Amino acid sequence: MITETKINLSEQTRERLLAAARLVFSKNGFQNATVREICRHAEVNIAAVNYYFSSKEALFAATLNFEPLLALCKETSQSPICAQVRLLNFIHDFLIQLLDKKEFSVQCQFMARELAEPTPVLEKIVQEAIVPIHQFVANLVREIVGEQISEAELRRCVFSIFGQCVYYRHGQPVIQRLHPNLSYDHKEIEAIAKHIGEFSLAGLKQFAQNKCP
Amino acid sequence: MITETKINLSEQTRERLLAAARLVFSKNGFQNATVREICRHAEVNIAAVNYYFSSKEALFAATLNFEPLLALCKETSQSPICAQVRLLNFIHDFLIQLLDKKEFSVQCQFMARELAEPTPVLEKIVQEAIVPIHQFVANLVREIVGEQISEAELRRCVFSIFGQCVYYRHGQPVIQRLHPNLSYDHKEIEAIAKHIGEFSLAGLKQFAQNKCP
DNA sequence: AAGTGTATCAAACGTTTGTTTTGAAGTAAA
DNA sequence: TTTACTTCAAAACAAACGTTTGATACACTT
Repeated sequence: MITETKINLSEQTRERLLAAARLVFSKNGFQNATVREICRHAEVNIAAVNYYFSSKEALFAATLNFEPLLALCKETSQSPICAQVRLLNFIHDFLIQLLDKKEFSVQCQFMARELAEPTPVLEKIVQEAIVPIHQFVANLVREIVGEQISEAELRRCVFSIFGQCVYYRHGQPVIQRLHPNLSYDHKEIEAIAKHIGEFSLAGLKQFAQNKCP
Repeated sequence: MITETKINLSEQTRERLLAAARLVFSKNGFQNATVREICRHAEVNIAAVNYYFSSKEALFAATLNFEPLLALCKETSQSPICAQVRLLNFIHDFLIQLLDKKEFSVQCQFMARELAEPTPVLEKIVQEAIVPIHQFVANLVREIVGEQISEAELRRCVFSIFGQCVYYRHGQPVIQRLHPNLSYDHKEIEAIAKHIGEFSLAGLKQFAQNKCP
């Protein structure tokens, strides 16, 4: 009994540390986040980071969770609905992962962070999350526009879609100053998703040889 | 005569410092760039930064030069050619400023940097460069699609265009790992500009009420 | 010739960073 | 009770950062 309590307590510290790390890392990025702030937020001692995770970098790696992102790739891949709608759904869900603070998507926001400021963990992130998700969208695009598209054009189409989405998170410091009244509530996210979806489908249409009715 | 030599020499150190700062800042961003690396690169003493610029932050501010960016807004604004072509030209020139290393555009790359990692100078950058350039593209878009477009939709169109462009610079660490053989030579930049231009025009077309022949 | 101001330098300053050590407190086993 | 182990907090650690200092050399003025 007492052992279990002890374990629960130590697990609690570990979990509190993980939760605080996710928060601080996603707010400040890897470099700017400090171990002290994480520990202060988790209300544990500074040494706990190295005790439980042996290093700041390992703690960062431990906070990574690609499941929500990878789930976006799986759920619609075998669907009977046409590729256009599946792309719209993906953009919508991806934006929610990226922008909605009510989602437990804080982990996903690392990706956007890492784009600008590479850390030693970037390689893992690219291989385990970004490659699959880019491949997924590439397959969707190819399904929409047909097989005759070149590799280079296909790549640029995928970049155009991701570029539009990521800009809202990546450019937030600027957007906030450009449009101080703009906040990413659920309604706004829906509108953004609708816009990017239609904008991209129109952009893709010129490459298409066969269209979805 | 001897005074001039002295002045020239001291001006040389100041200029070398500025050049090195531009290089290091654009490579590592403000936070990750160190005064020591800048001085080592400029082959001057560490104290020179504070002697000539009084602080690292002031040195950073001194390296900013918005003229190449603002020039993009001016040169085509009074042109007789239609808005679609002017938008294509802008995207092309903007991408060259953003991606071409042969351009003296290193200064422009700060902007993309700052998006992710705000520094105290961000406010100045937004007000003096990003606001005008966004406004310029917003005017182009409004000219293309007509006056009936809502403010929110207009804003999202502008974001879509900038998002596509900036992604190539901002996502470079990731893109490099996704496609190791891809490099931004002049030919590739032309292709990217062509793609983003056509992609965006197609996206805008659905909002348009009057079209350019 | 003595004095003035500027440019440069090596060295050190005070912080802040991630990490490590030390030891106290509590629990489980002998 | 004694022994061994886990948990964790305070303190100390080495390294790196931006910045400051005081000395030195030089060109110029008076």
